[in-house]
Amino acid sequence: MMYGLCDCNNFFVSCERVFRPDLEGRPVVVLSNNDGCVVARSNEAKAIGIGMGQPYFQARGLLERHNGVVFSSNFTLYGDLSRRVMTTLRSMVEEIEVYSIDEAFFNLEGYGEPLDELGRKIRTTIRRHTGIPVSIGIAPTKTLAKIAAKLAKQYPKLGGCCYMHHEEDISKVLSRFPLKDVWGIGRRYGKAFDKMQILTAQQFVELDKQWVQGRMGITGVRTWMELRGIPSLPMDDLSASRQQITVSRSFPHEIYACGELEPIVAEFASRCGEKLRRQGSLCRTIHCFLMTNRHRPDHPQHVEETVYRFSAPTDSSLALVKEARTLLRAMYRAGYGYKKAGITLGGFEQRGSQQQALFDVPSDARHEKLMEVMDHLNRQYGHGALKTAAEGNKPFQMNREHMSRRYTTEWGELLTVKAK
DNA sequence: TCTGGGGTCCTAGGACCC
DNA sequence: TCTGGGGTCCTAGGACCC
Repeated sequence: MMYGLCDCNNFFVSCERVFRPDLEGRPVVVLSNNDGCVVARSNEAKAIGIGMGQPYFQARGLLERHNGVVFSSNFTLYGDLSRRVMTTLRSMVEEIEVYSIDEAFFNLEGYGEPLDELGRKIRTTIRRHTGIPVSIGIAPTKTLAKIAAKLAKQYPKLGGCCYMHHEEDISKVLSRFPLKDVWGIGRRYGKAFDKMQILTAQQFVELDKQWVQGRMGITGVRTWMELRGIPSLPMDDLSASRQQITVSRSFPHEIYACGELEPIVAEFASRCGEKLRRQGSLCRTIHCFLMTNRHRPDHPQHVEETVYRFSAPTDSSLALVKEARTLLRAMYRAGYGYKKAGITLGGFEQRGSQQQALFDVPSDARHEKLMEVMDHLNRQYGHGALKTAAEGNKPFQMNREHMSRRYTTEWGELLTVKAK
C-alpha cells in the first residue's frame, strides 16, 4: 500500500492570510470559539513561544509585544477554503479521505513512480488554486505518512513533499523521530514512555506487541503496526461511519435560567439531526449534558449527563429536539451558573435496514419529507433558515471580538481592493 | 505548563437481567 | 437463598485528535 497525506500549513492562519497578504512575516494567531484559546499559529507566533491551546489571556501580552495579530475563528471562511482544497485534491487522485478540516489522506496504490514528483505537483496546484500552502507526506501507512508530512514541513529542501518508502530509510527516520510526536501517542503516553526512557519511534516499534496491547489497548497496537509498515488504519469514509455525533458549546457567560438554556440545547439537537441525516443514519439514543464553570471552583458546581432511548430509531430533528428538552428539564437545577451544554447521538443504524419491533409505530416517518425540505433550505440559505420553534428566534451567539470577514461566502463581505 | 474549545472512541465498573 | 457465567445498558473517566 501507499498512502499520501495532504496537510495544510497552519491552516486557519493561512486562510486569514489569503485575504490579508500584509500579514506575511508577522505573528498571527487564531482563537477557538468564544476567543478562549489559541488554536492556530503562524510560524512567527510559534517562534516567539505562543503555545498550541494556550489560553488567549495568557498569550495576549506576548503577542502584542511582537506586533502580532489575532483573529476569532471564522469557520464559514475556513470551511469554504477547506472545500476548495479538497476539491482540488480530489481532481488529482482517485480516492481521498477527508480526515479533518485541514487534512486529507489519499490512496496512491497503483500509481507509477515517481510519487514525490506527483506530491509536489499536488502541492503547487493547491497553492495556485486556493492560496493555501500544504505539505505532502507519502509512505506505506497513514501513521508513517503523517511523519513524512512533518518532515516535509521541517525541511524546506524537500520542496514540500516527503516520500518515504525504503525500509532502511524508514527505520533511520524512526530512530530520530520523537515518540511523543507520533500520531496516536498523546501527551499522556508520551510522558509515560519518557519516564521509561523509550524516547524514539524506533524504540517503541521494538517493544513486544503483547506488552503494548496490555498497556495501550487496541489503539496502541494499531499505531505499533502502522509504524512497522503494516496498514492498520484503512481508508475510510469517515463522514459515513461515525458511531456518535456531538454538538456542544461553551457559553460566553454563565446561564442561570432554564428558559435560556432550552433554545440553545434545541439548536444543538437540531444540528446533530442534520449531521445524522447527512450520513444517512438513524439513532437510538440521545444524550444531553450540562455543566457549570469548572474554572470557578468558588461557584457551586453541577455536572450531569442523561440518556434517552428511543423505542424506534429516528433521524427527525423534531423528535430529537423534543427529547433534548425533556432531558434538559429533568437535569436542570435552579441556582447554578451553567457554562457549557451539549447533545450526543449514538446507537446508529443504517437508514432502511432498521429492525422494527412488531408493534413499533414508525411515528417519525411522516417527518421525513419535512426534514428533507428543511435540510435543503438550510443548505441553500444558510444554517437556521428553517428551524424548529423550540430553537427560538435568536441564534446562539459566541464571543468573537476579532472576526475577519466571510470573504468567500457572503456578498456583503467580499474583499475590497483600493486603488492607489 | 493548572491547555478558559470541540469532537470521537475506548475501557472499567456497577446495576440489572437471564 | 446462594453462586457463577454471560450479556446489556449506563455512567464516568481517560485518551487521543485537530
